[in-house]
Amino acid sequence: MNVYDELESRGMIAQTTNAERIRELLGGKPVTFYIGFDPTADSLHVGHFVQLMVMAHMQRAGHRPIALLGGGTAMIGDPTGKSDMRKMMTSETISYHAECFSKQMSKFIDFTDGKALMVNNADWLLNLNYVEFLREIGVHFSVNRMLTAECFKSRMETGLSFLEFNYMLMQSYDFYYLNNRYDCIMQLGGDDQWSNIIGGVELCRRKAGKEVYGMTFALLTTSEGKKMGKTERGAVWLDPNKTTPYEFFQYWRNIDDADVIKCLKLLTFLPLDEINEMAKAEGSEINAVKERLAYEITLLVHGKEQSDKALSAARAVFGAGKTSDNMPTTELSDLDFTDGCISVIDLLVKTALAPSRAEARRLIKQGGVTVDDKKVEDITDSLTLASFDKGFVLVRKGKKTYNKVIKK
RNA sequence: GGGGGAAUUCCCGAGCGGCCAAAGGGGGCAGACUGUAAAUCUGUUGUCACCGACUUCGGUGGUUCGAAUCCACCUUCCCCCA
Repeated sequence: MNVYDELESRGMIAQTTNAERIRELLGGKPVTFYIGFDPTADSLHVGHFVQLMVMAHMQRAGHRPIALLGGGTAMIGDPTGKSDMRKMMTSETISYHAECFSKQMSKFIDFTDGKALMVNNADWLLNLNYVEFLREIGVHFSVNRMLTAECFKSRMETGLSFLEFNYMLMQSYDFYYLNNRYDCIMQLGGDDQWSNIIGGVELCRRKAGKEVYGMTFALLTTSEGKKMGKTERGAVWLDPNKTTPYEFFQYWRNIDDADVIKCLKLLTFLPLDEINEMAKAEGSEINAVKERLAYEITLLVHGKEQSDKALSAARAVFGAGKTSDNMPTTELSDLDFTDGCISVIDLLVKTALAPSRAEARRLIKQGGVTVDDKKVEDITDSLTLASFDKGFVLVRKGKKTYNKVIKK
């Protein structure tokens, strides 16, 4: 099956410069394409995951991906979708981030034997000569056109610095450069990148007279159009040290009903037939589908062992049993006890279930705290050492947050 | 360069010199209802030794018995003119 059709039927494709031609190309000889990632943090997050899936699908179909790390463009900052200018990052941070990205990507894309390339645009952007660049590249861009581009619209009110205004030129130049150097003829990316991609496509046509292509993919948004992968504590990261496999699993397990099927299509390799079958689930049956989704994604990102663990931990907590080895655990020492007791408030703070004692008090008052399955009724309640005789005490906040406390 | 305006608790956004820990909304958290979902309703949302005390309203000083509210300077941002 043509990858184009595969991507299309999974609902991944958002826009293309020339659907027919692209489909034709992807059905033929290996094509070299690229996707850019700006290293703005020390880990990729789920928002990047769709792009990784696209790369993987394409590679499986025999095409050659170039993962472009935006070490150079990150120095500028993409204004797309940002209401404010980003903090400027030092080049040291950027290159550290780029390194983190590259490690994570290697888990999804096969970079051996030139089956995929990883490049960093810092290599060719940082040493550009300003006047020369303006004369060579800048001439091909119309400010009038750029100002009408979607990606700048949100900034027309709040202001857009000249620095960021240049982002589009940088990205366009990347495409031009990769086209010359690696015969890269296609740029893919999130749908928010459409304007930037078009910029590159046009640059290649005007400057080199070459026909190149662009294609964007559905952004990971909820049925209400909000960005997915954001939680109170920030993004959902692919780095297990930033978002534990269990948290990662739970994120998908708790996803909105309306988004499950879309996520299965976008974020797993499960065959469409199977997904369509699952789409028939109704009511509480959907829970099984969510569990599958969570399992599959965690499997891709963290591997089988971690995914199995997360699954069994989740089942243990929400099912019959009560504990699991994968539950967040806190160790107490004698110092935490006064006269052989520790108050529930202290316990909540100690386990980080509550950020402050005031918050802990509030939780108890509102009936949101359970210790060993018994609701804590009084804010002055405390536990004695004897409570730990069976090895641990299970503290629960609300319905879903647990912490296993053991006494050293 | 000239003129004008703004900076408030996670975000947006009110805030007569005392009654302001600071309206309202969003978001978060908890409770009820459920399917570890959504919607809805309720409560809560600075900290602590929590009937009381303490620290907050861009920064630094000042006026005052008393300041988020007045003054000065500084920083940042926005708007208009050039």
